[in-house]
Amino acid sequence: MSIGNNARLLDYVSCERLFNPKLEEQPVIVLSNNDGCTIARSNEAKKLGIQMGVPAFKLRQLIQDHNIQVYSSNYTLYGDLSSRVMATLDQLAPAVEVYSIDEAFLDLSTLKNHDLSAYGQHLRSTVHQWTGIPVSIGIGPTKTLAKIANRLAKKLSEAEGVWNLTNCTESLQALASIDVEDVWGIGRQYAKLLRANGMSNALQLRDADQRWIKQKMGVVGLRIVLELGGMSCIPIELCPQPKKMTCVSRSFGRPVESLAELQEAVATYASRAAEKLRRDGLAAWVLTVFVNTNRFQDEPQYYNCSTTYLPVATSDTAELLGYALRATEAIFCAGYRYKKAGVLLSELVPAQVVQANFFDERERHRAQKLMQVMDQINAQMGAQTLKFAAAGIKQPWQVKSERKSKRFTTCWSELPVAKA
DNA sequence: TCTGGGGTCCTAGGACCC
DNA sequence: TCTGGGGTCCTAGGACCC
Repeated sequence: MSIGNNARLLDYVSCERLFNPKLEEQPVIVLSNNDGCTIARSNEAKKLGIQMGVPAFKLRQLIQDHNIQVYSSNYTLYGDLSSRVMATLDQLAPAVEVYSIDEAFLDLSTLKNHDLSAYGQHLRSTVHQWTGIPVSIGIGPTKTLAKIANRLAKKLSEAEGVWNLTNCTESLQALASIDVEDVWGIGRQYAKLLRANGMSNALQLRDADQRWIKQKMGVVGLRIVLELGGMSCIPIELCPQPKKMTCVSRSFGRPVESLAELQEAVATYASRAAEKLRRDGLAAWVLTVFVNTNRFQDEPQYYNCSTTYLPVATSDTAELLGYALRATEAIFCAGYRYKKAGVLLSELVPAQVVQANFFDERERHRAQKLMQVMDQINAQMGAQTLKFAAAGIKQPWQVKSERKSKRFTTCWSELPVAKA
């Protein structure tokens, strides 16, 4: 039996509170990029009825009335705290799959004879002591059940925070208490289908007719049902799979109408995408640029993309920039108010195995060295210290991020100050 | 005025092969 | 009545995740 132990490692509000204790017991929300939607809420904010994903502008009155503390998302901070928590788990647990910035699965199958609930408590208190981050832990015989246990754990009081679903008799009740759309893998469409067919909670889904599920929801649906029944179908993956594509895209802080500004933005995203490739030791064969207007506005709409197959797979910013700028020009259409653009790099391969094209005349070795130096400087002096002029200086289209906390743990000039 | 960003997996259908 | 059978590769689109 493999025991998945799913930990919701940090929520963004906890990260903000860690460096700003005044936020304890206050309603706090964290907004998505561009200060768009709500992506994290403190319990106090939930009690005020704030839903996940609600656009911030719809909350203005509520924010004012209840003095809700609002933060722009600070991924530099959250990412750093996340890696501290993951490092702690690595020391304490037999095997860890880092599932996302805020979740991990632990393989506890080697601890069969232990008291798993007590082990969970030990994990929790150690992580809290070492990193200051409160985590909730769900334990179950499959990943899907561990996720459900985690959801139940989150509702517990601060003092508890661990839910163990390995005991069969209790789990019936627990499963019946979980809405079907809250099961991992059941999104809006499947939830609608299931509810229309009389299945509204996790227990009913577990006991569904498997042939019907397979027919309507494919093998993905069948796996969910089996996992709910305790049969593990989604293994723990200890080595991260190599990425197949990488994408950098952003909504603009304000509409963009000129080709020059659009190209600045695309150049910025292409540079960032190239950095990601180099960080992962990858190179791309294919580059796609896309642009679109604001679908929420009642105005002329436009979407287009342009895909370039590169002569040789590359992670060289200068080279990718050239193709990206040309692609942008090709799809730019005057007279529209652009809201978003993005750069997608695909057909990724390990950089070392890239073979040069016989007719290729670029000086790849020199370009590589230049990129190394650039990455080093930006790592030491801060992102975008050194960048290509094509990315622009003032960047008036930049995303909004008006209420961001400081980079307390990753930037010397923004360290928290202790008062005597 | 104001509505996120970055991913993966699966399936169906078409083209093509012997 | 009955229209070959089996395979691969590619793509677009759908669904989901955090």
